[in-house]
Amino acid sequence: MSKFLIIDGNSLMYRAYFALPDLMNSEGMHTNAIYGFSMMLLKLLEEEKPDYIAIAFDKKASTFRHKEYSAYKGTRQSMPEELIEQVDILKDVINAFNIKTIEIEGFEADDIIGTVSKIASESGMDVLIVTGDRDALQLVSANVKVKICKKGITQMDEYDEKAVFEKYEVTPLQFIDLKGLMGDKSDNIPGVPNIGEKTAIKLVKEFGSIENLLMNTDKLKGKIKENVENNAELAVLSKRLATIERNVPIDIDLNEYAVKNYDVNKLTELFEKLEFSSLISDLKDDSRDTKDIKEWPVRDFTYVKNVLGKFDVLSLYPFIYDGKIKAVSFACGDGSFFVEIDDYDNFKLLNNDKLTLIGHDLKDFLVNISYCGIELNCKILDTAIMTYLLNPSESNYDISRVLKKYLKEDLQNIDDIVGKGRNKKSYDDIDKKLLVDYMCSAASNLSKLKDKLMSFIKEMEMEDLLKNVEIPLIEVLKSMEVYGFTLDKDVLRSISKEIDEKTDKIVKDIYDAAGYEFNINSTKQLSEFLFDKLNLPAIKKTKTGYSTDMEVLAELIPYNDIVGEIIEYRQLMKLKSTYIDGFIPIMDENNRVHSTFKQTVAATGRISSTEPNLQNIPVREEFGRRIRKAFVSSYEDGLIISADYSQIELRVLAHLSEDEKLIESFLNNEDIHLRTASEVFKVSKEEVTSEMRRRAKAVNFGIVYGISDYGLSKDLKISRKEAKEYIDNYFDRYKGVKNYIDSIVKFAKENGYVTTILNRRRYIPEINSKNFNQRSFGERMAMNTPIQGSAADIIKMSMVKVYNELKERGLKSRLILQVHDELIIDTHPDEVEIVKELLKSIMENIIKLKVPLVVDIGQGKNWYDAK
DNA sequence: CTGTTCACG
DNA sequence: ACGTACGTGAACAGA
Repeated sequence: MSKFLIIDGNSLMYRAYFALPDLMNSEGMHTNAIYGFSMMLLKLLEEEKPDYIAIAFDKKASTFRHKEYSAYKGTRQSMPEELIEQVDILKDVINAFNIKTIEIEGFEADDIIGTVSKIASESGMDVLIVTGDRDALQLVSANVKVKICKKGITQMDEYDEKAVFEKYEVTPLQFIDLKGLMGDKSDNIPGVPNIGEKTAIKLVKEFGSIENLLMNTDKLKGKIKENVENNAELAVLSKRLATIERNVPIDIDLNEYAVKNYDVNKLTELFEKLEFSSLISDLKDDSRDTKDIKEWPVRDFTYVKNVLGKFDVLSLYPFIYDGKIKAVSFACGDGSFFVEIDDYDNFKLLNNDKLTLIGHDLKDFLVNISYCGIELNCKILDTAIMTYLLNPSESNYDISRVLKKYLKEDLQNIDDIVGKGRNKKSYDDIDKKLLVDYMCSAASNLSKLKDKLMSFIKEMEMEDLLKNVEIPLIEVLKSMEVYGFTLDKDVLRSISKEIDEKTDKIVKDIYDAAGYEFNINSTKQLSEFLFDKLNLPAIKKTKTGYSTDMEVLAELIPYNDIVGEIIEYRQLMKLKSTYIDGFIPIMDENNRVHSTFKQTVAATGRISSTEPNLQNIPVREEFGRRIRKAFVSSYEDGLIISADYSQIELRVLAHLSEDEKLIESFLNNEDIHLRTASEVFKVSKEEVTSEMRRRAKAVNFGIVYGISDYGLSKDLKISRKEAKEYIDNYFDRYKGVKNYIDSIVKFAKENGYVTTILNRRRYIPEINSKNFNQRSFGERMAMNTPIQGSAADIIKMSMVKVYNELKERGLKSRLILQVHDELIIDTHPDEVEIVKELLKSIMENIIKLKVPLVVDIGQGKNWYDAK
C-alpha cells in the first residue's frame, strides 16, 4: 500500500527553531530552524520511505477561527525576527528536495493536514502525519498515524488508535472533547475554567463527549458542576476551535505529491551556503544518484560534493592536458560521471581518510594537485602498478591496453581523441562526447579491473609487496618529485664557462687537423674524418657504419694525438648539453629541479628517473663529478646527506645463494673484491695486487650481471680463455654461487619466471628460445633479476620507512632522491645527527638477511662533498 | 623515429 | 658456432 507522508511545516519549523541553539553561518544568518527541519526531513525520508509527500504551511491571513473567536491564538507571540528570516530559505530548501508545499488562504496547516489526510486515506493510502502539535492526534484512524516530536528534533512518538487510547484513555475523536474542556494555552483556546487534564479525561471517559456531558450536568457535583454549567457555551466554542477542519475546499491531485529525487545540485548549493557540511555528507547512500550518473554523466562540482561523501571506494580517472587537470571522471562501481575542473580546491573533497581512491597512475594526479598545495589523506590503490607487478616487462601500461588485456574492454585510444604531435587539438576543440565517453569508460572499469588484478596478485602472493611497498611508495615518490633538488646556478655557470673555453680550443685543433670544419657530434662525419681522412683502422662496425664509441677511440689514441682531443670534446659536450644546458632551463623559481620517478618502467623492480634523470649525474670522472657541487640543500646552512648500501647486490647474492665463503666474507666485513681476488688467483690476501683486485672486481660484477666469458674478456681486455679460467676458478671456490646460478636458471626454464626476496616476479620467455643469443640473454636475466630486483625491494622498503619516520617525527629534512643503492636527504642544519642515525638504523635493519646490510653515510654542503 | 653514444647503479 | 655482459634516460644526428 502507498504511503502518504504529510508534514506540518509550521509546527516543525517552530520545533526546530526552539529545540536548537542559535546557529549562524559565517554571513551572520540564523540557520537553526532550517538545519533542524532539514535534518528531520532527511531522517523521515530515509526511515519512512514515503511514496507521496506534502508539507503544509499556515497562510498568514486570518483564519476562520479568528472570525469566530478574536482572541484565538491571542497569547501567541509573533514570530521571532530570527525565525522570519529563515522561512523563505527553508522553503527554497524544501523546493530543492522537490517536495510540494500546500498553503491555503484562511486555513491553518492543521486543517490542510486534516483534509489531505482524509482524502488520501479515503483513496486507500496509509497516511503518516508528522507534527509537533498533539492536536493532530484527533486525526488518527485505522490507516492514519501521527508522529509527534518528543524531545529535541530527532525523537518522535508514533501514535495509532491503540497508542492514543493507551496514553490518554480516550479515542482520537474524543481527544477534541478533551481539548475543549482543558483548553489550550498556546492556541489560547479557553476551555472550561479549572478543568485540567485529569478532570477532562475523567469526564470524557464518563460521558463520551462534551455534548453528552452538557446534557447530563445533573450527574456532576460541586465545583465541577458549577464550572461546566456556567461555561457550557465556552466548552462548545472550545471544541469547535479545537476541531481540525477536514473539509477544506481544495482541489488536490494526489499524484502531484509523488516523491521525486531531490535536486542534488540545488540542495548542495543551499547547504553549502548555509554551511551544513554534515548534512551534505548525509545526502548519501541514495541509489537514485547512481541512476542519475548513468543517465547524464556530465556534472559540476556541486554535484560531486554531494556524491563523494557517500562512498568509501571511488575510482578516479583524470584528464591531464598541458600539465593541468582539465577534467576528472569519477566512478563508484560501474556508475560514473565526468566533471570539468575549474578550481583545484574542489579536490579537497577527496580529503577523507576513510576513502579509498582507485586510480591508474595515481601519482601523476597526486603530484599535479600537490603543486597546487593540495595533499590528500585518503587511501589509494593503483591499477597501473598492479598490472606492472603482474608483468613488469610490458612496454607500457596505458589504460586502454590494460582494459583490453584483462577485461576485454575496447577503449578508444586517447590519442585519437586528443590528437598527437602537431595534430594535437586545443582543449576546446576536443570532441567532448568522445572524451566524456572515454573517461567514464576508463573510470567505470577501474573497480572491476582492480578486483581482477587483485585476484591474480593474491594468487602470485604479491599482496604484501603491493600493499606494504609499492602503494606506500607512491606518496614517497610524489613527495620527492614535488620537493625537488636545489641547484646552485652559479656553480653550473662557472663549469659551463670552463667547458666553453676548453672546447673552443679543442674544436680549433680538430678543424686544423682535418683541414675543414665538420660536426664533431656526428658519428658519420667523425668517422669520415677518422677512417677516410686519417686512415685510422676501423675497429668496430655498427648497423649504419663505423663505430666511433669510447672503446674504439681509446684504441686509436696511439695513432694520432687528435683522438685524445676528440674524446675530451665528447666528454665535455656530454656534460654541458645534458647536465648544464639541460638543467638550467628546468630550474624553478626556487632553483629546484623536479624529476619524475617512474614506478612501472624497469623490469627488475627498480625505479627510474626522467626529465631530468637525477640517477645518472656524473660521478666516475673527476671533472664530471664536479657537477655534483651544484646539488645543494634547500636550507640555509643545510646539508646533503647521502646513505648508500655497501655492496648490496653481492650481499643479496650471498643471501640467495647461501654460499658459505661469500657469507663468511660479509660476516667478517672483508674487502670483498680482495677476497675474491685471493680465491680466483689462488694467492693469500697479502699477495693480491691492485691489478688482481681490479680483475676480481670485474668478475664480481660479471657474476651479478649473469656471467659470460665473452663479456668478461671484453671488459678486462683479456682472452676468452683467460676469462673462462677466472670464471671456472670462481665457481670452484664459490660452489654455493655456482649451485644457485644453476638452480635459478633451471627454475626459470621450468617456470618461465624468476622472483625476488619480496616475491616480485619477472617472466623470461626468452629462456627457452632456440636462438642461442636469445636464450643466453634469458639466462643472464634469470641470474641478474633476482639480485637487482631484491636490492630494489630492499631500498624501496627503506624509502617508505625513512619517509614515514621523517614525517612522523615532524622533521624538516626530506628524502629527495634515490639512486638504486643510495638515498639522498636534504637535511636541515638542526637535524644532521638525527637524520644520520635514522638512515643508518632504518636502512641496515629493514630486512634480516643471512649477511648484514651495511650503510655508508656521507655529508656535505653539496652532493659532491657528501660522498 | 631510430640509432649511436654515454651518463649512472 | 654463437658474439652480449644487467638495468636505465637524454642528447644528438640524420633520415
